[in-house]
Amino acid sequence: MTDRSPTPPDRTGVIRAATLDLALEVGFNRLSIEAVAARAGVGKHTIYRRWPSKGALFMDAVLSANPPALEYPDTGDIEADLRTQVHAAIDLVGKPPFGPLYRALLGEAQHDPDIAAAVNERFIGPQTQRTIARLEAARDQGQIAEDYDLSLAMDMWSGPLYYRFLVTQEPVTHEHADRVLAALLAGMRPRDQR
Amino acid sequence: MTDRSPTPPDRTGVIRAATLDLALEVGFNRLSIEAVAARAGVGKHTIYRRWPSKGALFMDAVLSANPPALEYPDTGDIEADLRTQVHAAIDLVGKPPFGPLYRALLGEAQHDPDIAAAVNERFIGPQTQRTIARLEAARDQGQIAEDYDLSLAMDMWSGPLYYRFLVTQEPVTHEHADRVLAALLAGMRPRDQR
DNA sequence: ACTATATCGGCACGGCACGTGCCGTTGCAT
DNA sequence: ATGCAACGGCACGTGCCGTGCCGATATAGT
Repeated sequence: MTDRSPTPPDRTGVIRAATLDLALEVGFNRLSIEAVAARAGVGKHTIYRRWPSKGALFMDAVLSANPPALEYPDTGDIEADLRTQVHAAIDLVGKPPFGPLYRALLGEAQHDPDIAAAVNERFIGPQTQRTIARLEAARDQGQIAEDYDLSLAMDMWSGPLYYRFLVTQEPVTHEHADRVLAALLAGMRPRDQR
Repeated sequence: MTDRSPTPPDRTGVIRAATLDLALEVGFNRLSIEAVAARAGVGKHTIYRRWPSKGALFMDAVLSANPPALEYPDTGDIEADLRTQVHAAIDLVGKPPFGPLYRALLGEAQHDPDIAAAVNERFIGPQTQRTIARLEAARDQGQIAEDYDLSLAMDMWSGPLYYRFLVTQEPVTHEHADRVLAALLAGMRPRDQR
């Protein structure tokens, strides 16, 4: 058995940390692999051996940053639970360090399909599944109409928030999310509850 | 009268065209001002004199491309009119040449606040105003509840489509937009019509 | 008609980051 | 003890950056 030593000098982690440091300091556009190598105290090969490009390195660094998981509570009240979760998400994404990093990551995803795919696989997809699972529970409890398409609901719930974040770049506030949520749920309840 | 010659060599236009050509060929990341200058048959100074950066040049080139204006008809049926307009928008943005250019532009807007501001001022803002104007007309005709916040409606209408376009990068189809529209309007109608 | 001024294409420059070699070293696995 | 893979450091050629200078051209003012 090739038992790996318990504390291998974790170059990968050091490089990821240096990448995020520098990205926050100078922005993605001015981020260079040379500077990352210097900051991390590492040869360039050690970076190129692990990631094929600056974009891939940055994507991996951001997605490995392990922000607090955006889980949903289940108190039995779908509106309250979605609100609780989205407030946490807004607090995370709306300010440094994660906010600007995540914005830059989604920006780069527009230029590189591989990055877009990775972001969806590693972050958006799991988050979508959690959301839909919570919506399904609400539907089973009769808080959402039986025939409502939950993947459509997902688009209509996340969409307006990302629209503000990425397109108009107005601040995404708790209040804004609350208003979107109220309007959305108004159209989702079973007919006899409207 | 400073009568300009009948055919002034329109460097600005030539440079914009070369920029879009090259951007479609190699993508924004590999676009270089040197290549644009060569393609346009122009000195680099002539570009730097007009635009401060590659991003600014690209932004201006895309936004000056004058796609067919995405106007709203007013047949008196808000759902039909929004559908007509969004189908045209989807056909425009969903495929080359405008689709990839617009995606790259919004990507770059995540790295450069100036570009984000310009996109909003020159494209998103006017489009928002047209949409809200059409929604106001519908509200005046009693098709939308009096107290519905139309700027919220704007976020909830554009958001899910941009979410697909920029985040999940699933294809934005007419059918998807139709379903969003139907769900959205279900929550917007005056109460006695629900 | 003559001249001043602005803009132009072309060329060259120093600087930076790219991505890839090579070299000598380190440290784990046999 | 030996083999081997990964390492840090260094150097290289390449591409593009943004700027300066040149001579040519065309317009505007006198």
